[in-house]
Amino acid sequence: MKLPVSTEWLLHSVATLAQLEPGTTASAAQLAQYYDLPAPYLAKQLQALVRAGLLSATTGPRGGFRLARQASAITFLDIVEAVDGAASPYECREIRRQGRGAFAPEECRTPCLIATKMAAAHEAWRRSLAGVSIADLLAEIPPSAPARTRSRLAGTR
Amino acid sequence: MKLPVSTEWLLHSVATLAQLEPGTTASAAQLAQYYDLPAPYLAKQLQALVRAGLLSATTGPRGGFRLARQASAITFLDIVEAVDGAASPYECREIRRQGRGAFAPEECRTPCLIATKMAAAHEAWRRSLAGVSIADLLAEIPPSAPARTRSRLAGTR
DNA sequence: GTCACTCTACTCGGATACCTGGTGTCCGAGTACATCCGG
DNA sequence: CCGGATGTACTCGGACACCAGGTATCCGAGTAGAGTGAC
Repeated sequence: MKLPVSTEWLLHSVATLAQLEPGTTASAAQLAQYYDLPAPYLAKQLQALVRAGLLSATTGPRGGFRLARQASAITFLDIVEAVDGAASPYECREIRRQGRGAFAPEECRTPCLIATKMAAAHEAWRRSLAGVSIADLLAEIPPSAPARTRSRLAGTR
Repeated sequence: MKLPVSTEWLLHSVATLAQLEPGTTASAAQLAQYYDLPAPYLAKQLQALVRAGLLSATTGPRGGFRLARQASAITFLDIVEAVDGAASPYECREIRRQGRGAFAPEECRTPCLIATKMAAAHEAWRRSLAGVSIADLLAEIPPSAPARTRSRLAGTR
């Protein structure tokens, strides 16, 4: 069970974008240099966040990415599920209905107990991630950080 | 983020083994036929549970697998981490220290905030799984089920 | 009848190929800005 | 000096190879039990 490495990149990138002044953008190349990441692949993954409606992208000079909604309305769960999908890591294939020990259809009215327990754990995980927004994250960093971030981002432009 | 398919097999297999009468065993071939699974691969995965100390295996005729400890002392988390490892799905590679926006070592005294949030979610997931034992699972099935399971398992022997 | 030995058949255990999905890269389409020219 | 058209450079967006890890399989080592023969 592994999340893509790009999950870390995107969480940090979104946190960085949230520190921009409203109306400004940062390009994929800027973000890539800021974290020393492969620019093309980062760009590809940022597109996933655009498709999910978390970011909006503008092309052309001075273009780039910016948050599509307020930082308080973007949770960790939104980002993780945008890049990795919302499927549960545990997939019940109903093996209880197969083989010599197969249960009859009428015995499977209630969902598989094991799948239920695994789903509960996944839900606990999702709830924990949904409880943290990007705004919550920014509230925990020093007040001087955003200015520094903007300054270092602009270095390349 | 996907758990191996064999996770489902092993959870069901352990639940099945827990329904055996004390002192008896079930072979990998029996379990494979019981659920219509590829026997060699199931055997390989059962070994992972043996290495983790959850099952004990005996070779030779009438050999097979049995629980290495009481069903109440085997949790879902034990099984999942035995087959998939205990590592968190989110791996912090400290990208905050790289690139143009790199933080100095003395600024990284506190752990990465993002990694902290992700670790909390993983801990919530682990706690949920650790709260369910195989004994808890068996307490929710009909009292007649174990006899039926033993009967159908023995069919091949 | 009892004991020891042998033999068999069955079990686990680890080493070996295959294939899906994340990783990494590239080039093309589109657009906002700056420039240049004419009025 | 001002307006418009043009060109340019920069941006995102999607399509194409590469490689690790789970999936699937096989054969070999070891052992418990049954059978057999001698005493």
